[in-house]
Amino acid sequence: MAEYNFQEIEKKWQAYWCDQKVYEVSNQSDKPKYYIMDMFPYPSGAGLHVGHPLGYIASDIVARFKRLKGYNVLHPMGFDSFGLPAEQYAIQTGQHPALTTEQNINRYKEQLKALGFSYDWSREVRTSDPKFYKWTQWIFKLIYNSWYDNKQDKARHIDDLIEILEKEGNQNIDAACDVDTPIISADEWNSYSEKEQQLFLLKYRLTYQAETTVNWCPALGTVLSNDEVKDGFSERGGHPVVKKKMPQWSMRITAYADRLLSGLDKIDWPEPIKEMQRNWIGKSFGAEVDFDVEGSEEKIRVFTTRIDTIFGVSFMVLAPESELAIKLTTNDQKKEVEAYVEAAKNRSERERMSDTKHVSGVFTGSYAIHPFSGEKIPVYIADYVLAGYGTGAVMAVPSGDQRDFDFAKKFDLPIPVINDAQKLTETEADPTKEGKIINSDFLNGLSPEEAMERGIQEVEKLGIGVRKVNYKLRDAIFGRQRYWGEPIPVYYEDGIPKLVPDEELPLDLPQVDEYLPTEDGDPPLGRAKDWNYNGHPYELSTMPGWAGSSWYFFRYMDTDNEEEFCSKEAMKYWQDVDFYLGGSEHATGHLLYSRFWTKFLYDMGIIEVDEYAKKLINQGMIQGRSNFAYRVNGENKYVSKGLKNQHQTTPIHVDVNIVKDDVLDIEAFKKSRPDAADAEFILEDGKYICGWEVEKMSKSKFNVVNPDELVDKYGADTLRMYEMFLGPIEQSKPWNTNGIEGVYKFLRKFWSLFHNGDTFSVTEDEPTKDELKVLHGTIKKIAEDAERLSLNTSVSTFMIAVNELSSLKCNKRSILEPMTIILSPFAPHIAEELWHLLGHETSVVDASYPAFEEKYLVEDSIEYPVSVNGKMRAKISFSADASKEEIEAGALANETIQKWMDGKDPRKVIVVPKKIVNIVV
RNA sequence: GCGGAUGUGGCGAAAUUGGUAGACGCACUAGACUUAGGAUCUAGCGCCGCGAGGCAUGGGGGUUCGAGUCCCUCCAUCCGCACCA
Repeated sequence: MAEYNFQEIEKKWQAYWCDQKVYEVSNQSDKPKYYIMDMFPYPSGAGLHVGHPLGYIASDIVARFKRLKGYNVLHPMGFDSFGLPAEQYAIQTGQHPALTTEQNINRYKEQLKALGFSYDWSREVRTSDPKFYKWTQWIFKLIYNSWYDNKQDKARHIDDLIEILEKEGNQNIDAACDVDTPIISADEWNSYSEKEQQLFLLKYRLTYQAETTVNWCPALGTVLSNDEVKDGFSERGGHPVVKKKMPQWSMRITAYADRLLSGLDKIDWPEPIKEMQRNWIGKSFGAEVDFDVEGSEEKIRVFTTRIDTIFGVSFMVLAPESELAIKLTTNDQKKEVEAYVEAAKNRSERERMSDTKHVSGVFTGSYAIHPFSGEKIPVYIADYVLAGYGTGAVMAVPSGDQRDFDFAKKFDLPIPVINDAQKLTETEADPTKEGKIINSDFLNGLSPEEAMERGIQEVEKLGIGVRKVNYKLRDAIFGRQRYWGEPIPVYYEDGIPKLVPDEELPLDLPQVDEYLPTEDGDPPLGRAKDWNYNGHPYELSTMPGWAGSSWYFFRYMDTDNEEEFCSKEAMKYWQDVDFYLGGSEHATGHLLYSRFWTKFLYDMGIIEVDEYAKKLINQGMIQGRSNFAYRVNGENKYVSKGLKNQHQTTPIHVDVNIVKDDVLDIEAFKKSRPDAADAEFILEDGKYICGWEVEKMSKSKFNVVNPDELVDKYGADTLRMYEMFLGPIEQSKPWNTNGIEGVYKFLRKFWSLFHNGDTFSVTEDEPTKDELKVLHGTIKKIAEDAERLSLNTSVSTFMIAVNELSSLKCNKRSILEPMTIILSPFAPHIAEELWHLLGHETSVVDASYPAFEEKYLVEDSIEYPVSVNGKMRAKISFSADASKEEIEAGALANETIQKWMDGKDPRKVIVVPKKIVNIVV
């Protein structure tokens, strides 16, 4: 075999790796561990497109490098196989989602295997596999049986809480619980019926059932989480979403708000992701203050971060959804208020959003009493106040808050100035934290910061307020009215939820005749026959998509364990993920929930870490690059891009697979579009040039590029290297196949270094100095680049090296063998082939990484440190082959730097010799 | 509006701590070898200029002997959040 026959080579070694179980990894090893993982994909029906493997290739390269460096590498893959698309498809076709999911997974695996990834497939997980979701259900039970003790700042077993309740009630308990939890005594608790006790415990459980306002999507017949709703429409399918009150399973993620926030400081994740999580958690410090209402027993409780501005309050605002709003409405105002509340309820989120400029509100007719000045303050209702944040009520300070300001202007309310640095205009408030407080009684003369502290002390002293930390984060709704998800392991006895015992797990997803809600509006599981536990009905909703993905990374450590979700030994050895790679779109979804579950499992003493991924990298998204042909309006004529301005044209999407380097294959185009069969083509330079635009990669835009075709045409090794060559891994960019030839050429050139004509031939000669220099330089640079994940420059480095070795006509084993090893992470198939041709019996994967063997460490530059004025230091580096004259010139540079320190510019004094690589000061 | 990121040839991009800007690849041009080439090899390729030389890293300003890199400001594009009190 003389030609680089990638098809034969790739097929051969993929089979070998599989047969020899080369990538299977043991939980017992003397080597240091390295756990590197990709975010597992949802296996969609469309198969992998060329954007998916970007991150997989990068992680595979790192995994292979770590193996070469002597690590025991865990590099698994699995499938996030529960999800809405399979269910939608099932609704349309009646085909069981398990079946389509299985087919899709098989297709995915085939595509992944064709790319030569070094996954340990024996550890594959699928979230929809009962053997897997058995443990998802088990974790659910664990969370249900827990409560969060704020004093110990950790989750504890619910039995501990029951014990405390029996002894002393809940007066000394500081726990994460429902806001309406009453204080009860031990006697009260002990006098409760079992049902009452269970209902009371639900207020503390970390999984609880409560009446919540949810995003209900009538078209999908299901509840969606906030992050599945975009602009009032479902993220998938784009159906309208409305607010609705329903009893729902929720998880008390808010209990962990603070730890989720502080944990960010100890993990090496991209700053934008951390920032997004911080914003999502939204911690703010302030105070809760109660305002009395004139002629009423009710109090208005507000949350404020700026209690220093309390004397600037000239009105109060309640959210339209707030119950207080109705209670405080006087008879005079009733009609108006009801109309406003009704209107606010019916406005979709989208309407409310597009309408941020209009200030609206209505007066309740009631007045609050200012706690310090005793003044009467009118109480309004307005939809700029959100029921779900803080207390659903604000003390309005128009001089310091733009929204309050706008409202005051509209309703002609006073705008008291309370800070001597405030500069108000006709249209703008000034929220300054500079200056001194004025017009504020006991706060006068203080800085805003001091006034905040003093204000809080004062309200606490009067017993009308309390220091308070507030979070934007809400509890996570956990139930979905869907079929294709994990059944929640709960049944109901007398209306009380009870857990399905461990030995009954997994609670398998039952068969149903249709995947739609029942006539009564129950979820699809309501159609299942005998869906009960000893006659007690099972829960009908299923778990959300994030359940399985919140812990799957632990399952890879001990995938087949049927006794435990992961053995202690496996956990102890693998600990956590060293390197996690995936898209940033999961910033406030999966990446937050999985941290939450990790912290919970840590509290339970089940795992050893409270953050599961030390380092995270986000790969960029690959967008589509659409091609266009320009049809002349009203004629059956297509005009090349450069000439289109001479005509009135309409751009038409052209399948990118019949375009090469933006030149259209006219014959293929005619075949693909019958209406263009007789069309005339106006060419430039004998070619038809297409225009292009960046769009989302999708079938409808004819811009989907499939990896299979490129693997067929160029081979997996070329595709792997080309995807890396495209640019930095984190960067989003449009896919562009132009240029893949360059990488293909490189691999052929590398191949031909080992061949003399048609025969494999390397010599055992000693390498020359030049050859060694190329090799060492390459090893050094590749090692550095791989370390900082600069894989695009790595590919360039290889290309330069091969060009140099090629012009040196180098065919020596001593050079080509280590080159093969360091190339193997990038292009494993060709490396494996050459490795065996070089006479090795075992896989190149087992080779040692030459950069760490001393014989390969050779200085390629010499550095001379220079001290100037006894203080500053300069370093002059020479390339290793610099001549004596050049070094002397460097000495001159040294001298000159000293002169420059007296104010002279070295560049003007000397000519820096070429062999001086660098002067660093 | 708030937060984050990015801006360098015809294109994808390099430049790791401030030190010869444009490595490497694509496309393009010329040449060689060929019956042929969608193979291979050699050379050229930021812009202006015949030239010496000048101008160039989104615009403007600053720090520095020296700025793609640091600071200020403005502009553009992308992403995330969106009335968060």
